[in-house]
Amino acid sequence: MELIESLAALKALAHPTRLGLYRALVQAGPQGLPVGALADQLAVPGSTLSAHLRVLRAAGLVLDAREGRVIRCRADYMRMDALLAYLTENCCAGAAPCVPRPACKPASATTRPSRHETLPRARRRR
Amino acid sequence: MELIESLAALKALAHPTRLGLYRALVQAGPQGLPVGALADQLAVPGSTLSAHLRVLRAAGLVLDAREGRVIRCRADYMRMDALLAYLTENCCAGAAPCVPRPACKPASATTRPSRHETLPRARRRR
DNA sequence: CTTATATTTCTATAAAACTGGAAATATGGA
DNA sequence: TCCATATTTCCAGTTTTATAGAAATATAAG
Repeated sequence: MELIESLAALKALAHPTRLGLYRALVQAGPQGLPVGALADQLAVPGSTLSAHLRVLRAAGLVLDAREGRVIRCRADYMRMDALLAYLTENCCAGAAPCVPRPACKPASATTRPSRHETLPRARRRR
Repeated sequence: MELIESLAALKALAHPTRLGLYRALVQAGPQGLPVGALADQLAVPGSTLSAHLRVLRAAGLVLDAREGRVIRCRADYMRMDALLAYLTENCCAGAAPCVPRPACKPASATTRPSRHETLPRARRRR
């Protein structure tokens, strides 16, 4: 990923509502969520939500497809990986300690549709 | 890292000059660069540069220490790692393919930057 | 004490981003 | 066709952020 694209991705994520949207989609997994579900979850007016989604889409972080009347969005994991790679590129002037980070893949190949998508499950942080 | 801090870091990086500054520091390695060197490299007026550095410092991405007349800045790698961790937290709904990413450590594990961080600044006014 | 260098703060202006109501578009169904 | 739902676009007012000159501060050196 190059400078322009990385900047677009960073700008897209640098807003509380959009970061919330993106994270909701990341946690929803490969099947994503409809716009309406995002509106419910984030409690933001339709036009505002749409504007934010547009930014995320333009940055390539969110993909979507229409399914009848609803539009289903999902996070593009590869794009996030590319951003992470860019941010740490040439880290430490190329010295040893910087390991290329393993990608977070869409789990497309072997994963069936998740049946336990319901609970966001309490998170434990450091 | 929590939401507020992550947002601050993302906002700080979401600007071409600041991203350039940060990357220059990342590539400079643990010894960092003086503000003047950054000014030369990025070709931006002093006051503008200073404003951007302030944002990066407030976000915790850049640390600095005065060395005589110059102020030497360096990237805080651990902060970046924390941001990356936050961005991929619960990725794919916790499914297998998401590996915790290895940290990018400052080349010398024994470097002790120590705590002359942000000291109370006696400000005299005109 | 004075001067030179490095960097920051102050200040005003300019530019960009955010917000949400109203209107428009797309789709499926009666 | 007409209606309801889902989502977007348009628009204008508001808020935030960026920019850079000038002045101020900090340090070192003569």
